[in-house]
Amino acid sequence: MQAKRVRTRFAPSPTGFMHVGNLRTALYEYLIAKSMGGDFVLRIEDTDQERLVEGAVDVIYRTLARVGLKHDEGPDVGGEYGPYIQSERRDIYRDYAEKLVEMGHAYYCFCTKERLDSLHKEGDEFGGYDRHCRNLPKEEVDRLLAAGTPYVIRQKMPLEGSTTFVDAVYGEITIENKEIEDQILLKSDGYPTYNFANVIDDHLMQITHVVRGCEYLTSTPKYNLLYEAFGWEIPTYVHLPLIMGKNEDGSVSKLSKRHGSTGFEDLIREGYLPETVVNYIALLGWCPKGNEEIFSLEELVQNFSIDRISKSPAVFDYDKLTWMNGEYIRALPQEKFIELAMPYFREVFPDTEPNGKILAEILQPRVTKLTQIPEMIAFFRELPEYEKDLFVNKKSKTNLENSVDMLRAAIGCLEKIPQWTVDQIHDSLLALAQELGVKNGTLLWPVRIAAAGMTVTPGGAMEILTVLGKEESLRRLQIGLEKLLAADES
RNA sequence: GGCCCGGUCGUCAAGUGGUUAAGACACCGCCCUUUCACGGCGGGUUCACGAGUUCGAAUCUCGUCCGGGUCACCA
Repeated sequence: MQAKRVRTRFAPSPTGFMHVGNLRTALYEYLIAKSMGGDFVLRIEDTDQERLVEGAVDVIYRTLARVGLKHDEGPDVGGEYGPYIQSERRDIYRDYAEKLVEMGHAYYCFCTKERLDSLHKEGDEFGGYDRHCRNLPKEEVDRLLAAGTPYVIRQKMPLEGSTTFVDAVYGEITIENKEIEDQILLKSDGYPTYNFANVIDDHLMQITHVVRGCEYLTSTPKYNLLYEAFGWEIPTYVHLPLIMGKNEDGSVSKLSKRHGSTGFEDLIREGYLPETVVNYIALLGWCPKGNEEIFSLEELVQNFSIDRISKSPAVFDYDKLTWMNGEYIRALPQEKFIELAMPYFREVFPDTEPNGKILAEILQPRVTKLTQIPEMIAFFRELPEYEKDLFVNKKSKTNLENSVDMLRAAIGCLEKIPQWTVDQIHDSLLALAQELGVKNGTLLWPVRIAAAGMTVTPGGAMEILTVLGKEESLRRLQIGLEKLLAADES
């Protein structure tokens, strides 16, 4: 017996926004397919005509391309199971819905929106449809149809018994049939509902693994009843634990805007790398065998397995995401880092060509988000106001008095440097410290303070002086010196 | 509220009857160092609670509690 080729699909609704939860679903679908040598299909679920958003499909293409989830079939690349856009498949759904009516598994419903609303008001807020049209006589149905009365087609659920299915993550789940509503299959505008279109398309497109968030867990029996009605093979279900966000009060709820950025492009805008986002979300709900946490997409494909998907919801942790981003940034080749960081360099140096190489050297080991860069290097552009006591540092053995000497010596030494390079500055200053008989820190602390105007800086004194240039460096050291001398007099 | 699913450090989590209950993030301390960061070392009453099964339970069973999901002509 030959195993069936594994096929998964990512079926987003074009909302113009790629939530990380959606992206994770797409990722897992891709990983399941690719780890088993299968196909990954993209299908656009645009059956809600009221929520159509201009350009939203492009966001989907753009995001998938950006993270490397290449689909084998889809609206843009074609394939033998098209069309891959549901609005172009309307006739298919209608045919199947009508077939279901003929077989006695579905029925026409002519209830108005008002009547349905009134059902809710009178009973409790959770009351469902009362199956008012389920047993309408055939003549009545024909008459209403002929009169052009608006209608929907509903699925006829069994009134008794229960439906059991097996989920690859959650195991065996049983739901009483009386809990299941006679759901709408075909809406009055002729479009199918999500649940119905999914079953039809997943079958027609020969999807073997239906992967989705576990908010669909309780509606799965409806799907099975549909598959059974048609006599189709039921796919493997893979329900994923939800991604949660942490609230101010410590409680958690489904990840949403108030928890921070939740859209893929928002995260990128915030300075996270696409590779980081993919790696991080892969780990939300799935755990590799060993202790390694950094995985490229290719490595994820090699290591992924359904049986290591977790059942419990995971809280999205921006701290860990940020740490991981730092790991990715540090691993970047320097040229690549410079390329990515250059727009941020230019924010601080709009008029001059930033020294990419030296900036990269001081920033790449320290930055965890690209967006931190302007703030971190702002002091290069303008010397901040600072207090003279920044010169005092116990560990470096500096105080207001010896800082004066150090600065004087440093200025004298630096003025003589012919080539303003890190190496030259480095060698000269260290030689000076030796000559003065002080530890490096005693000389370099005051120099760095005067050059930067603050205690915490990316990079050390030498790097800062290099970026500043000779003229500006000497100017700042002079300012520092004067500040100390003025303090002396008071 | 009915139904469904979960519950191992603050967070992500390994763990499938016998472990000193891994690892990572965050936090704290120390080292390295020219500040910070990186790196190195170290630190922590974590198995929701209560019964039961068993020589032995984080692991199996039941109950309780807590959390989440779902109950649309949205997906």
